[in-house]
Amino acid sequence: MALKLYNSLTRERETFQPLNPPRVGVYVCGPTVYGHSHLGHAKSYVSFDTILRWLRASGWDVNYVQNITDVGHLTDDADAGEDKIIVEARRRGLHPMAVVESFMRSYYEDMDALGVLRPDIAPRATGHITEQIEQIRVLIERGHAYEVNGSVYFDVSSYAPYGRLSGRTVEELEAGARVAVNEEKRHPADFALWKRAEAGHIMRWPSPWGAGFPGWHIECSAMSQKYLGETFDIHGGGNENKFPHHECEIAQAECATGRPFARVWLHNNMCTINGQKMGKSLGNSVLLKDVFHTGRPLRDREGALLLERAFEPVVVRHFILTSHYRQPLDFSNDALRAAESGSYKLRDALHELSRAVVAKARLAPSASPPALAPVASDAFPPGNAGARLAAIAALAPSEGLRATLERSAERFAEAMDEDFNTAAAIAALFDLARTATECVKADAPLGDLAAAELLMRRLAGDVLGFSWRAAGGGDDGTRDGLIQLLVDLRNEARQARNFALGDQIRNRLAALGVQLKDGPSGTTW
RNA sequence: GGCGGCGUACCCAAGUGGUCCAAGGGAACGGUUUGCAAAACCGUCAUUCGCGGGUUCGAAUCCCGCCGCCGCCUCCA
Repeated sequence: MALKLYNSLTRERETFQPLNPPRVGVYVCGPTVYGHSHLGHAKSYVSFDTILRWLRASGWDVNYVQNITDVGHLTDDADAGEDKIIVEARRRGLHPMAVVESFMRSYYEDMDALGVLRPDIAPRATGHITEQIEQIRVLIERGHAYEVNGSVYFDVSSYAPYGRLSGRTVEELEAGARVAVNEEKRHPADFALWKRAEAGHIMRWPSPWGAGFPGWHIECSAMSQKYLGETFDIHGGGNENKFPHHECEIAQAECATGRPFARVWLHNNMCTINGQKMGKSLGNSVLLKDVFHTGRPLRDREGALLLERAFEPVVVRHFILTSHYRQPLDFSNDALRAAESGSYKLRDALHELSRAVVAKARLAPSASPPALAPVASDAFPPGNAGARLAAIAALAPSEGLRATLERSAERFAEAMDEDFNTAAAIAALFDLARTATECVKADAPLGDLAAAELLMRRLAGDVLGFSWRAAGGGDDGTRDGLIQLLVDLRNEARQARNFALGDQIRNRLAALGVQLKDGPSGTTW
């Protein structure tokens, strides 16, 4: 079983084979930090995070680079308009770098909440001006770029494959150009590598062509190659950046080195809300901070309901992963509510399973559960996640359960290996949850429960990145003790048939977010 | 105008030639359990995959036409 992924560059599903196994280099276009992150960022980065997690679960030694764009991203096309960050800085009366700092922190805060793992290297464009200047210099030297009045443009005619990724030709671009042609450019499709800084432009650096700032595309070419090499395995990004951003990246990088750039391109699709494109200008942009924390209904400019209340980050993550990363995804209040129910079903199943394991282990402290023996990850060659997951399933002592767990692990791995089919993987996870609940109900032996728990945590937690706010029984001993006290009092009241008091305790705990469940073996929450 | 994609049950959403007369979740309904709930469990819920043709022994899956929706082509994850 090997990973197959859809390569946007070849438009085919290919078997993944790293350039220098077991090492895998991945670059994903990061955000331009001029505002808080919205649902679109969540879709993109949750998708790529899950892809990263799966590569790692497969045993690859992944080096993950994701940039922070903090200069050069203009409000219009690549060669006109203002820098987005400068615009925001002026609006807030701050230095551009202060804007960058605050939104960068905001971005990581939201991503952390979503369970998106931080990149191994998070290079900032402003920290790599030298590298960008150097690459531009090489491009001029090799005849792929030209300088005009202190700005440098890439000569599109010098790179024949330009347009391959996005399926366009230079002629088409010219014909369909809606942008006013910049007089400095030789060809309308040429794009800026370096822009002359006009007087008063705050973000400026010295260069061989005078004071200026880098174009938006050059940072990704320069930084990805700096940290991953001239040719590397995977480049990811949003669909909307195929053209011009990624097309330009390829042109710059390949012309500068004369060697192939990224071997595989992964593009995730965009999201809509209530069936409409989401955008600042449309007034229906939903910020993640609003989703996670809003205490009141969120409406768009016209007053239509976007969200009736807050949803915790894991619910957003769950919803995103129930569809495929290359499919568009439509957010809506109803969809999130449905995802929430489903997500909590998984959470509760895992929670019950963990409790059962703890309870069993307490009863038989001497019996060391075989399932807790770790599975050595270096026992498998890289590139086969299925074998690793199956090994966890194989820890179950009972033959019947072992077979069931192995089937779940296999289904999950097959799904993920098919171009990261998280929707099908989640389906397998739901089946595993059902198995887990059955084990708990059937009072299965400790080893079985522990194996099921280990597998479920691996799939739900490590691979899919689900982490619930109140998951795993809580680590706050005082809080749990107090709740248990109330539960005991309530059960005494119930035994005395004082249901009014019992219900009152239950209702007031529910109001505090603690839901009691009366089962045959006692009350849980 | 050019490029790309989508249309699967009440809703979300997998599946891209046979093992699919179609996963999984949500909602709904019936049942078990319960003091009542909640949760859990069992069952029901697309003879059908936008529409019409065609290819094939066989199609949701391939081809043609039509209808509808969306994205990109200017910044956007």
